[in-house]
Amino acid sequence: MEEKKTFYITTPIYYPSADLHIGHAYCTVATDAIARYKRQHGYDVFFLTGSDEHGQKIERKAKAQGVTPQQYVDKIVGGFKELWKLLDISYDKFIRTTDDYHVKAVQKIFKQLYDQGDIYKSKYTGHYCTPCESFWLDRQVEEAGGVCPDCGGPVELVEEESYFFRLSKYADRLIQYINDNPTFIQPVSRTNEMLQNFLLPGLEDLCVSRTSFKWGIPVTFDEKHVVYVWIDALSNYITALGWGRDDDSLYQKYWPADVHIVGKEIVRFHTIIWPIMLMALGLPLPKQVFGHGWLVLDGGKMSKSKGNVVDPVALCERYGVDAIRYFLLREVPFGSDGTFSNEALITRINSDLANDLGNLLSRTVAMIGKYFDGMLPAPGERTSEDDELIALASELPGKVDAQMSELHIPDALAEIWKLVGACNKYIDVTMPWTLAKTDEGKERLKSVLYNLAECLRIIGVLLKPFLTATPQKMFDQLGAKGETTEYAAVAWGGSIPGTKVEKGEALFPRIDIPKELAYLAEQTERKRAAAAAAESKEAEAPDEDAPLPEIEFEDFEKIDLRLAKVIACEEIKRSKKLLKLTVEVGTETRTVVSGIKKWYAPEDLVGKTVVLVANLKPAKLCGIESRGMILCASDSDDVNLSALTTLESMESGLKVR
RNA sequence: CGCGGGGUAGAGCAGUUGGUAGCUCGUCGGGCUCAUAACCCGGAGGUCGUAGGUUCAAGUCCUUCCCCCGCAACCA
Repeated sequence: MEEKKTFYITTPIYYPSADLHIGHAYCTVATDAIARYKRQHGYDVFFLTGSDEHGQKIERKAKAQGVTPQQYVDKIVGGFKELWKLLDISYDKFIRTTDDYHVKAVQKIFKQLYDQGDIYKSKYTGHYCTPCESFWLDRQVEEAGGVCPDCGGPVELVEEESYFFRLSKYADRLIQYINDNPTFIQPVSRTNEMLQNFLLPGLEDLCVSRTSFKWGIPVTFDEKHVVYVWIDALSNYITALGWGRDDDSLYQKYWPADVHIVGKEIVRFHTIIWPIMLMALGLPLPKQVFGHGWLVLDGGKMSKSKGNVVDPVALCERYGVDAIRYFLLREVPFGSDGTFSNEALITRINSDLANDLGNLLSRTVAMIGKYFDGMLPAPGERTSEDDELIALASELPGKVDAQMSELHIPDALAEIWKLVGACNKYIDVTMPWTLAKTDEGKERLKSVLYNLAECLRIIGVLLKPFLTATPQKMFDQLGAKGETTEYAAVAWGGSIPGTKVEKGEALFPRIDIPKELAYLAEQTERKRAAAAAAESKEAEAPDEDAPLPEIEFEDFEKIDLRLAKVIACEEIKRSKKLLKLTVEVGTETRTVVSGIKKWYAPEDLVGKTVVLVANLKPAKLCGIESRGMILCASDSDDVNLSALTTLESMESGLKVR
């Protein structure tokens, strides 16, 4: 027997710092549909998903909950698996980066790269923030304005050693690869983005270890260090297949991956860092990285306080798994974003699933029951109407293939729905209820109903990769069994006359939209209220509002606050936030950059007296050296902001104390 | 002038190499009664962001400007 073509497809490994939301579900359902589609077409598919479990954030979350990191991730990852089960995700393997084989393989990779000189140890000075227990690079602190990028507090200068990966060494080869393989990055528009933004300007070497936290894979030859996310997480795609182990048969069989499905936000890592890692290891690169768009929430970003977090579990419970799968697969266009709203969801379910497909099955099956006692009649002579319908049904598999070969899932579904629509129209044109009234008509009716049943069977077969329970429900009502429900029998004429057809429950009950929306609004309100209550109870005040620890007077004395008069001010064109101010401090003139473009036009500030932190270490912002910082009051959302000034007019240069 | 994407009917989107502006939902009207008050047909509704230009002809090519969204950079 001929060996099966293989197909290796992956989702990203998700980070268990919180439960998964609808966006993760979207990505995984899409990947699942492709995997099922390929299996249906005879490929030997390996479908990988998993979880990326290390890092500082997990360490902290676990600490906050008073459990070990392992206990913490075990719990959340359990939730991942439940969700995938609920959504009928047909993954072949679930990798956890805490799995022992993965840990060993990562260590092996790290060592190998180190031994061959692609990873080197380097020292640099950095900054440590004690409250955050975080280590920051020079650049990061500089960007944050000399304070901790996370909490905005002071940082200490420390010396830190770290391992670096020579990305730069392989940049040219990667550019070559991308140019030689125009379909490597999908959609192609992202290719340009990667080249223009990152590859062509030149790559910096990448920091691939950390000493600032422990929850990670230890570097075998230097125990202070743990492997940072890049090598730890990205390598999962080969370690899951057993790369570097005695038995690497899966790796031999499936690598290189046919496609990595990833969100557009991580295309960069998968098309730059990951390929370069593989090059350094001397391994083949994945054939394609597909960056899908996002499911954007209608009413702004999801947040607990708004009560609009979209929980896939709740949706599945209310509308059914296939309805949710269908919506996700149909609503987000290839390569760009789609919108999620309750209304869009319900409308989709009603019009496509209930009205078009469900009702088509219902009326077809009902008529076969009514006019032929539930026995599928044999077709007679074909009319031109029949020919048209049959042609459409016969061409459909090819059309679906054409779309799926480009991973255009929504378009593939749209093709299938064209046949659904054609069937509904066919009923209208042939008027079975009229045919049933005469003997002659009844002969004709046999063909009509057979053709409809046959279309529905084909639709069911083609729908199998996308909807997991619905096709079987259709087959049950149509009486289709065994081989006739397989893809091999997708060609016209597979339905067997004489089959017992039996009406069943509605495939997708129609939803009363106004009622449902009212119900959902109420739910949202309830969640919002609950979140608000929880928030006030927990007193889990945002960092910013939390009172800072007491300081000594001498600490305060370290800050040299001065009045400064703005004598000139201009926008920094290349920045969205920054204004460049020229201020007079007594006899001195200096340049200060401030991120207040959003609130002030340059002319608003000229002539005003503001409060300046005069002895703040200078920092470069957008290439301009800023000497000092203007004090402003603002609320936590930065909706309102006001620069500080004095009640009476005062000379510049005066000390503020 | 950082990179990229986008601005087309009330909403969400298509519009290939320039040649009478389409689809889905909604809306209005009609038809049908097999069906999940579903289905089918038709109408209304767009100066295709703006201002110019090329052309016999531009949503489609070129240029100006204005908005929106990602990414990058940055709220000292």
